[in-house]
Amino acid sequence: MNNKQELPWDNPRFRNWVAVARACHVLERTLAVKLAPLDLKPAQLDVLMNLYRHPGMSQHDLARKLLVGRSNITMLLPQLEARGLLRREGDEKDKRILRLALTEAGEALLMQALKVHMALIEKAMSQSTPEQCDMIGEQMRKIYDVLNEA
Amino acid sequence: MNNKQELPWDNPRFRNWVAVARACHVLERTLAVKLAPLDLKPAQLDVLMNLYRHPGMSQHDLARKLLVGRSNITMLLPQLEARGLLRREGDEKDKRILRLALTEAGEALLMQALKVHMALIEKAMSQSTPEQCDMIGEQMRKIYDVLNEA
DNA sequence: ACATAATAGTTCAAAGATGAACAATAAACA
DNA sequence: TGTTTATTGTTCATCTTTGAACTATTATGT
Repeated sequence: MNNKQELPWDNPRFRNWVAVARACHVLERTLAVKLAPLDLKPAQLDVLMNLYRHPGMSQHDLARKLLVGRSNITMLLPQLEARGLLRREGDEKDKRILRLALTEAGEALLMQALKVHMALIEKAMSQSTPEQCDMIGEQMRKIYDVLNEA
Repeated sequence: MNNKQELPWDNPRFRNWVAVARACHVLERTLAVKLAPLDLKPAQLDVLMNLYRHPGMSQHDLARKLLVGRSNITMLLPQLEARGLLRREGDEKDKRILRLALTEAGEALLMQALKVHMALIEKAMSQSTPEQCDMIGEQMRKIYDVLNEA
């Protein structure tokens, strides 16, 4: 009998997940480099993307979407607001809430950044067939759900 | 004709990659919580894992494996060394290089942490068939290669 | 051999992220 | 209504991560 537990590296699930994490990491780093000319960081792009898709969302909602603390949002937004990329307006009914929305400039910059992001993802995912790609997305959404509930 | 570019959210590759990134993010956060009782952070676990698999590697090699800067390693190692989890010994032939290796205590703690890590990955990946899981790993390794060369 | 390049690791200042404590506001409920 | 509890956003101290500049050492090229 073995007095050592089975090593994770012998486990396909482990090895394959490590590959996922590494791919994510390297894509994020590459994105940071490619976004530098726009003076935008990945975290800031995430903000702009979410505000484009969900205009009027609160900082709390944004933090939850980005899987990040509220204080992080508080630190992140003033930079973007000062650059005129987004607006923060107090909610009429609930004075605690600040409603967020992109400005024209913010939307314009987002479109530029999305070209960069899109090109990078195309480059990365172009090696998978559409079926493989969809399957990957499907599995990943399951993982997200399972880890976020329990 | 459209005066707007095709929106990335209409593109399956984009949406599916976003799912990958989100799954990675939430798994990393969950791992951080589960490792807390061992007083270990994900980044530190990465160090221990790499030293276990590649004993004698240099700090430079470790930084490249982890996709982080060399200075990050310099800041990270003394904590682990002070806890008696690893050793740093100067290379005989090349006096610039420090060779890294786990101690017994480091290996013991790694084994505990791996149980936690493994359980989390099992939970996440258990929803995929072995074939799906292998395919995901395969595609992710391709992505890593493509982004790291060019 | 000698000058120049490259490499390994460190230092340091700046930027980012985190969580606990806090103020203002709203909701729940007695 | 009045009191308690929850929620939103901010502040602040702390920890991480990063990249540029630096030292020491080795490699390269003439």
